[in-house]
Amino acid sequence: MLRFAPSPTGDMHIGNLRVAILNYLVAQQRHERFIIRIEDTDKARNIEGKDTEIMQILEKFALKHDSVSHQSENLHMHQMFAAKLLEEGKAFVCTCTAEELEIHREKAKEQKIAYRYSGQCMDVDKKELALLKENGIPFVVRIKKPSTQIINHDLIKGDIVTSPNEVDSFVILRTDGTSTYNFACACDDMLSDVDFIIRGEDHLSNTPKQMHIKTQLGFTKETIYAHLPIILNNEGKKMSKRDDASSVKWLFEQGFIPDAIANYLLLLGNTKAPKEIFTLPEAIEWFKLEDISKSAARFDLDKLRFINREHLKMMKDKALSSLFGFADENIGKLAKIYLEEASTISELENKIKPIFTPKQFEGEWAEQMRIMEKIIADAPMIDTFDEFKSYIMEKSGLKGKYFFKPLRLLLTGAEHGPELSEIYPLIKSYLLEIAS
RNA sequence: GGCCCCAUCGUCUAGCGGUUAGGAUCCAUGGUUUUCAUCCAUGUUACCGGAGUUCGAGUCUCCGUGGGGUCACCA
Repeated sequence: MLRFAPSPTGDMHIGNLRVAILNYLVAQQRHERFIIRIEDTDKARNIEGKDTEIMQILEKFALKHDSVSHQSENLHMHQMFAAKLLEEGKAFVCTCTAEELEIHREKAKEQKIAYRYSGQCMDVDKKELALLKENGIPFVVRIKKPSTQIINHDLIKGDIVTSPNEVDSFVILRTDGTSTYNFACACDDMLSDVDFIIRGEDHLSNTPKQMHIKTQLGFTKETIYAHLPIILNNEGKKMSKRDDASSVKWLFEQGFIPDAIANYLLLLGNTKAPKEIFTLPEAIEWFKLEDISKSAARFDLDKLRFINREHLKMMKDKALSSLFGFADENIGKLAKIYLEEASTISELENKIKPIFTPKQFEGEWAEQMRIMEKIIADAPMIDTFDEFKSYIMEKSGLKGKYFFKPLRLLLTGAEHGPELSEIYPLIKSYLLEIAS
């Protein structure tokens, strides 16, 4: 069982998307189920509607899933598990206040050592719980730190050993009774029998904590972990919301298509890809998680542009034309010609749109354009560009650049562009509309 | 600062003890194109440093250095 567990606290991040794609891919390869779990336990940071937005993006990438759930629905289960740990003496009640902890934290910072929980509530008798509740004294529940080191045989990062002190006795239930991330995550993974976890490298230090929780809860099934190296921005820092390219929404707005984005994300850090341009279904055939490089990779927009163009080239003509509001194979073919000088849908749009918008009869060539417009309006339907060219030339008496420049302007709305002889056959059925 | 991870062209990477260190992208130049581009050809650019092991090290070991991640009652 695999899962994708995003939190609805912001725009879908490119790193999250990569995690989703990889989980889906591995689920397909292993013929296992793939579920979505929205991690909405932080009520304050949840943003209304982000969950559906995430689902829409998954839809666009055709990442089929078996079910969707919200983590908050499982709260009572988390509390039950916490009570079990408390009962078995594997967790304890802690009444340290935020202020007290803050003092310890600052002290640790001054001494330049890592902050660790003092352990001062560790031996509080569980019978006191009732008393605390009775008197309305706020408390949290902490799990006792492990007694031995924890080893994670990470599929990508290799064996990672963590000492008990690094895991620490951390909070699993907050003052308000809700579960913290690590606890909720471990419980839910356990409950849905998730045994293959692919996620970002930033979760590497959470892994021993979650392994510890599951062990204490008596879950013996071995979970395979794979931690993906993070994606860096141009400055070599972790991509954050500040980086435009980190937002999937932004990439869509820029005119990148899902197939290309998925291709790029799968290629990033991949050491054994048999080719550079491929689709997700193709990648399912050969992709190996173990072949992902251990080191972080920079996001390179130029490379994405290249891949996007290649995928645009592979699109069916009619489908491509629909991106510009047509259902005409010829317009798709026209767009492909313009792919010579464009890499994204929006760049393509900037080339195609001027062809179909009324022309500006001004500037150096205005007079010649007027002449040609009139000739075309009265001309019969002409099949080939050669005949068309001869016809206009003869009627107008123009030649050389005094002929080609204004003709190009009249037909395409641009001074430069692909060969008119290639464009003409594709737009001739719209000629009257265009040449005006 | 503690812990953990990483280190080959600007970028993504190949290399798994002996190579003229390869590919892709980007960039530059030339040719083709009555335009810009495409296309074709060509080219610039890389093994973080230092010890050690070895006949021989980008490749193995150690130590530096650099970069990154993470250290919450966030996820």
